[in-house]
Parts: sequence; C-alpha cells; structure tokens
Amino acid sequence: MSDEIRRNMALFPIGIVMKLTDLTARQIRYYEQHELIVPARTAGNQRLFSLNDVERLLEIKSLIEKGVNIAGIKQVLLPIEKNSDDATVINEQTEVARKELTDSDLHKYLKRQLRTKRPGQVSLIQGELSRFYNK
DNA sequence: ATTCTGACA
DNA sequence: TGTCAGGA
Repeated sequence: MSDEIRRNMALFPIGIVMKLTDLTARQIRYYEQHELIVPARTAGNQRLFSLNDVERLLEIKSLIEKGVNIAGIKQVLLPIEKNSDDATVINEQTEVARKELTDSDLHKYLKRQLRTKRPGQVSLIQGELSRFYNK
C-alpha cells in the first residue's frame, strides 16, 4: 500500500513530463482542462505530476495517435476517484523531496517499466470505439 | 530559467 | 495545436 503513495506522489513539473511523454505543454494542459488528468499544484500554482499522471498521459498519447478523441478517451480512461486523490496533496515534505529526486528516481522507475511489460489495458470493442474516432 | 492563464494574426 | 503576451 506504500507503493501506491509513492506512485501517486506529485513529483515533477511539466517540463520533465513533456520529455517523458513527448507531449507539448499545450497538450498536457489541454488534457487537464478536459479532466483526463488532475495534477497537483504547488503553492505557486505550478503543476506537479505523479507517476500515475505520466502513465495516464502516455495512454492518452497512444489513443490520440490512434485517432481517438477526448470523448472516447474519457470512456477508456477510468475517471479520477475523489478519495484516492488525496495522496497528491502537496506538503512541505513532498516539496522538498521533489527538489532532490527528480531524475534519479525517474530513471529507476522507467527501467522498471521497461521490464514490466504490460498488455495494452485498453479493452473496448472496435465497433463501439470507432464511434469516438475523428476522421 | 520555468511555468501559468488567456487569447487568436 | 501553435504561439505570444504579461505576470508570478
């Protein structure tokens, strides 16, 4: 259960997330407006993304590339629960941690992701999914 | 140096 | 979506 906290802990600013996902800041902010992601905020109103946020963004990116629009993605990506979101609350501890571990922890995580091959979690009937495609 | 919101030649 | 302005 402790891993869940680490996973939902807000760590990196948009700049790093951009490199991680190859998405532009514009896109990332746009997806947030459509509630596809709900990154935490610092006292200075800066976005802080968790590993889960990054994963969701990668899923979003994948779907966008396949031509799925926002409406379709909202059906695929489970809506953000209000309860488990409290882990993204920012306190002085995470604030300090963020400054220290940003790249090192990230690389550690990415390596784990590389060997933890996971099957495309997307599971929707093609017919139903096609309803959300742009063309 | 970075990021944020709003707006559109 | 890109990009620029103007502020934090």
